[in-house]
Amino acid sequence: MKCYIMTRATKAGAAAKSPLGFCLHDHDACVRDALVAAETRCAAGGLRLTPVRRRVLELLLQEHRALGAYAILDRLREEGFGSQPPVAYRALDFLVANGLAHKIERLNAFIACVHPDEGHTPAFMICRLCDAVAETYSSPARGALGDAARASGFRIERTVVEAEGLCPTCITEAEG
Amino acid sequence: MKCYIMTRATKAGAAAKSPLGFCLHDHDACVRDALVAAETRCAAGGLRLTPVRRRVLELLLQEHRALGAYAILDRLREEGFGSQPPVAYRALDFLVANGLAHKIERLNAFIACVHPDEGHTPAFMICRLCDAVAETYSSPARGALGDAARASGFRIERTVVEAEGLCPTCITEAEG
DNA sequence: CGTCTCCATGTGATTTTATAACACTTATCG
DNA sequence: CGATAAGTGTTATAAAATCACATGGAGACG
Repeated sequence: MKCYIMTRATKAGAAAKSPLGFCLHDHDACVRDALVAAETRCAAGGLRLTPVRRRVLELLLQEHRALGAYAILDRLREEGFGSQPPVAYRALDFLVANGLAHKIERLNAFIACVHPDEGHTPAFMICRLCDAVAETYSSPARGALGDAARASGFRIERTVVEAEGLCPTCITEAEG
Repeated sequence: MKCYIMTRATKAGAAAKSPLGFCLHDHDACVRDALVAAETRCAAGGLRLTPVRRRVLELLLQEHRALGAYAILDRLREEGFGSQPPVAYRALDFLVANGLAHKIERLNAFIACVHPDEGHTPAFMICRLCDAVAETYSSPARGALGDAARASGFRIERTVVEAEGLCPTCITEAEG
C-alpha cells in the first residue's frame, strides 16, 4: 500500500509515482487499504483493534492533517462512544504505541501512519498555512546529529523530526 | 564561547574539547559568558534585554535542562516579578524569537541556547532518565527529509529535531 | 459451565500548559 | 513636552493531558 498526501481538493485518480510527500491520490482507497493493513497487523501481533481504536484510526486516516485529541473526542462523543478525554487519549496511545499513528509534537496533535512497515523513523512536513501534514522518512542518526551523539556517548532511542513550511499548493496560492 | 552540557555533578574544571554534547565544563563561566553574549547581541540588534527577560535567560542557563514555563514562573514570582503565566510566556517568547532560547517541543519546555551564532539549525538530545538536554547542530534538509521536500515541492522554513534517549551518565548508571 | 484475571472502557475531577483581553507604566523619539 | 510604541502586570479562560476509580467483556482454566 502506498498513500500520498492530498492537500485541499479531493480529486480521485491515480497517484503520481513520486517519492513520498505531497501529491494527489485516491483517498478512499488509501483509507481502506490502511485500515485493512492495520487489522492485519493487529491480528498478527495479538493486538486488539477495538471499535474505538479502529474508529479513531479511521478518523485520522480520513484527513491528511493532524487532529487534536479533543477534535477526535468530539467525534467519538457524537457517535456514542465515551465523552471524556481519556477515551480519546487511550485510543491514541494505543495507535501510537503500535506504530499506527504518530504524534506531531509541534502541533500537539496526531496523524495516521501511512507507512505500514515496521520500525521506520518518521519525519513530517507541516504546512503552516493549510495544516496539511505529509509523512516521510528520515535518518537523522546518519547526519550531524548522529555524529554528535556518538561523539558524546548519547544513545538515541527515538527521534522527532518535524519540518514546518509551505506545501506546494500554498506556495502557488501565496505567490501566484 | 563554548558551553558543554554537564549532567548531574557540578565539578568545575576545564571542559573537555570534544564535540558539542554531554561533557564536563566550567558552568559558572558558561552562564556568565552566555549572558554577556546575549547582552551584546541585544545591544547590537536594538533588542531590550529587560530585567525579567534577562532573569529568565539566566534561570535557563543555570540548568542544562529544559524548564517548563510554570517552573520559571514560580521563580519569578518568588523574586518579586509578576506572578501570572503571561509574564513567563512573554519573556520566553522574546528569548525564543531572538534565538536566545529554544522550545523543546517534546517536553513543552524551554532551554537556553548555547550557540550564539546566528541562524543555526538546532537539534537536541534529551535524556529520558535525568532530563538533561544537550543542544547540537543538525542539517536535516541535507538528508532524506530534504530530498522528500524537494521532490514534493515542500518549502522547509524551520525544523524541529529532537532525539530522545540516554545520556552517557545514565547509561553508565543503568548498566555499569 | 463458572469464575478468575486481564484488559478495555467509561466517568468525574484535577493538573498542566497556553492564550485572550485589558489596564498601567516606561522607553524612545519627534 | 507629548505622542507612540513596547513592556509589564492582572484577571479570566481556553486547550491539552493525566489521575483515580468503577464497570464490563473476552479468554484462560479448572
